[in-house]
Amino acid sequence: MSSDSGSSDEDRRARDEFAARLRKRDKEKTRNIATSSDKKAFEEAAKRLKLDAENQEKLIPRLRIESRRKYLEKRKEDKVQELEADILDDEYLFADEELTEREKKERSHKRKLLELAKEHEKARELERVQRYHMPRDVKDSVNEYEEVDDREKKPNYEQKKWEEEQMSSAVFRFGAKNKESQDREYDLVLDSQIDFIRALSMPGTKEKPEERPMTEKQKKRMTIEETQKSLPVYKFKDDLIAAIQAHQVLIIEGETGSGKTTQIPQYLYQAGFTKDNKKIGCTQPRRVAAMSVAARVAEEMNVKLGNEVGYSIRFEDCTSERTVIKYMTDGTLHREFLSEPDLLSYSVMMIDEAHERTLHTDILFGLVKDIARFRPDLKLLISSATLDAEKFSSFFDDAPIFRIPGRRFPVDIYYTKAPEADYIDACVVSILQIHATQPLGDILVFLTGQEEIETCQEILSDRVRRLGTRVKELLILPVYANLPSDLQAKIFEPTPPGARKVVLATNIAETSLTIDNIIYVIDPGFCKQNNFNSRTGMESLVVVPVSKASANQRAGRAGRVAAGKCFRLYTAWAYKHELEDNTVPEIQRVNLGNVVLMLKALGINDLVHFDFLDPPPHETLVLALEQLYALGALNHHGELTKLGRRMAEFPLDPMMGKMLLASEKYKCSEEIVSIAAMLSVNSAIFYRPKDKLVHADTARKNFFLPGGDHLVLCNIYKQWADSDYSTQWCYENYIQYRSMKRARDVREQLVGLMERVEMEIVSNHGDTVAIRKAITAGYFYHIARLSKAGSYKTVKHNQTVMIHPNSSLFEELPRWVVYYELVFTTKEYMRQASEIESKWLLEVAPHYYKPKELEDSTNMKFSKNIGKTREELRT
DNA sequence: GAGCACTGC
Repeated sequence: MSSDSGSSDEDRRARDEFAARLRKRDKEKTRNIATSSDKKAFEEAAKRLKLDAENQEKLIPRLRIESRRKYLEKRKEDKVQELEADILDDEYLFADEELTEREKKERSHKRKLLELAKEHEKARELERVQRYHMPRDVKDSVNEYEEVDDREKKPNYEQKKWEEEQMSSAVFRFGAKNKESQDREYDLVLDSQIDFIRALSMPGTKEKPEERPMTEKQKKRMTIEETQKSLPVYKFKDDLIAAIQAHQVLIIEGETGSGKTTQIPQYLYQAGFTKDNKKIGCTQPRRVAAMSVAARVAEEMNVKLGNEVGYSIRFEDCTSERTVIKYMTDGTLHREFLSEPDLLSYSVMMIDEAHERTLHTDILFGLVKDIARFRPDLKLLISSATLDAEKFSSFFDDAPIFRIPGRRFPVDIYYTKAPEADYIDACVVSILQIHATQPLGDILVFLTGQEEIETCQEILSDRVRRLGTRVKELLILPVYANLPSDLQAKIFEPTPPGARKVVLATNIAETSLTIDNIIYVIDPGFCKQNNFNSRTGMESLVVVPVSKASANQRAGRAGRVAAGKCFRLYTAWAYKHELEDNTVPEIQRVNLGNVVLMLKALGINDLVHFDFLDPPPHETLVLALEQLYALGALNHHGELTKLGRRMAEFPLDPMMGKMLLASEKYKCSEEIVSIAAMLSVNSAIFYRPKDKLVHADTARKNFFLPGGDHLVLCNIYKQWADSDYSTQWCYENYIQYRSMKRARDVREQLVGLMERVEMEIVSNHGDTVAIRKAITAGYFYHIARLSKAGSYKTVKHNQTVMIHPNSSLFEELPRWVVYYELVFTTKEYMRQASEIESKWLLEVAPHYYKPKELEDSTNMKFSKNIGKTREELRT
């Protein structure tokens, strides 16, 4: 791509040949791995791992204690029956199913277990020894359990094995079932309960005694060097460097906690990869991660952040000329490509958390793969969690995979015995069950959105209040992205002694936030997902079942500080048969206008054949290209025009970029840039607490201006700026300060870029016509006209849409509107709509609209309604 | 009279 401009055919042929040679050599290297010294290195690493495992076996049988501990919680007598029942269930449920080989094996294995179990039972009856009792409810730690089996000292391997196998079918009941060893008061507490079945657990990788969790104090006492050496990746340092030297692309498979993100760039630095003024880059999907990891590495290397080690994220470039290790968000690297398409200043690029498959990382895969062909000296590291590594490997021409173990405690997975109809209620019941019967340790509940969280919070606090002093203190804390920051921060406050914290969270807690001390996870198995329909141009936010990968990520949240438990509010059958393996990658679910513009700006003309790991739907690409063409960003050869090149300078969707550039002509760039910034902060401007809805709505309506929502947004920004960007002002007007601050950041960035493309920033006070014309110049694709009974039809797709009830035009119903986006929630809504005149369309987009289609005659049958407000229509 | 999952440039 870098050489598309100005290169002759000859050049291109030479380059292709060179690339082909490289590819061939890479392939050979990959194949050679089976015989080369690398293989030896890998084998040695494997051997070492195995040795570790054996040592662990010898040292302290912690593993055994752990599993015994779990076992203690169950009633022995129930188990055989349960196994029997399980086999029957299995045969009943899956009788008609075609069983895979593995499932058949599983079934026969279970039968065998049952036989063994029965024999064992007989033997036990002879002995008549009560060997176990229930764990006592320990106050401070979940790890303190009484070990009472005196025969533990002389372990019987086969018996142990049987017991462990047994776990996979044990039924786990809370509360009243186990009356003898359970506190009696709890029998009265729980009026309903849910039966959970324990299935296989996610094995931990952190069970060795020396890897027991440390208190914060202990952690602080550890020197940086000790900490570095204690990380799983440390043992692989030399092998890793050798592998990177031998291969251009390496897939690194390692779970969280392996230390790969902080250590590998340092190893590369030590190994001399930053000679010749080259940098080591590492991308992260999230801003906080990029910042905090860079800070940590700077500390470890004893340098000032921003010097040798730095980070670069939007609005904040904390790097200098001395920087050799640079952390950044994937989107930042994306934009860096525009100024440095061959990444010449980097010797290594590490794409971290690749398994998250964000839109940006997915695009980066294709870009770096392409570059690697022309830059044999550039090393690529793709780091991913388990499962996906193979897929990445085959995408990168069978690049070798380097595995690093992670650090996580085992998590037991429980499923419900039967499906739960109302999962909010099931959540509440489960929380109370855990609270009443389980050792202390905080609970994390995954819900889909703010509304659910609020409902759950209400029901739960009501139930807890009624229980009074019969249960210990339960702190209920909500967390979701739109919650004001000070309320969000509460989840990080330590739980008071003797109390338990329950965090009701959205997907934000799946990857973005990590809460310490979570032992229990409750997962109803749903999340809200955004889907873009390129046929209608409509986004929809719908509740969908999570994927298996997502469910496991959620479960993993219980195993960060100690062994944990995850309660899934669905059946094992549902997990196996109804959940997808992986979440559909973002690139297949979103509007790609922005991405296509950027790729075009990089000179990639054949997008349909761009090397995507998972290609987006064809229609989405077509729609994006079509829109860019209509906006004037592409000529009819599909090449970027001068306007398109200017649009690509801005980190905005094509339509918004066009609006911004058009504002120059209408002398209102000052207003339009505020509107663009406000639109960018995604409808999170108003704060509407449930108990002050009326006040909040009144405050919102005070900002209304004739003309529509875009002008309202501009008005809000202007008033806030006039208040000297005051927090108090936001508070008084039920405006979210965080969103406004973000809008200000975006605005400042845009103003900077406008200056760069030599745009004048001028105001055209009060001329709302000019402002709305500029908006229309960008959004002439998004026009709707009034149809019957207060509904609208889009001009483009003739689709029925409505004005959003929060819109300032909701009571107005103008004839023609331009809207920012279509969203399907309960109905098809236009969000952020402004009134326009149809003749403007002929002015701003004469190539796109013909006078005839803008005549009101087609609308004659509804013309009697036109000009009437909603109020008048009702009467 | 409805509702805003989560990131990122």
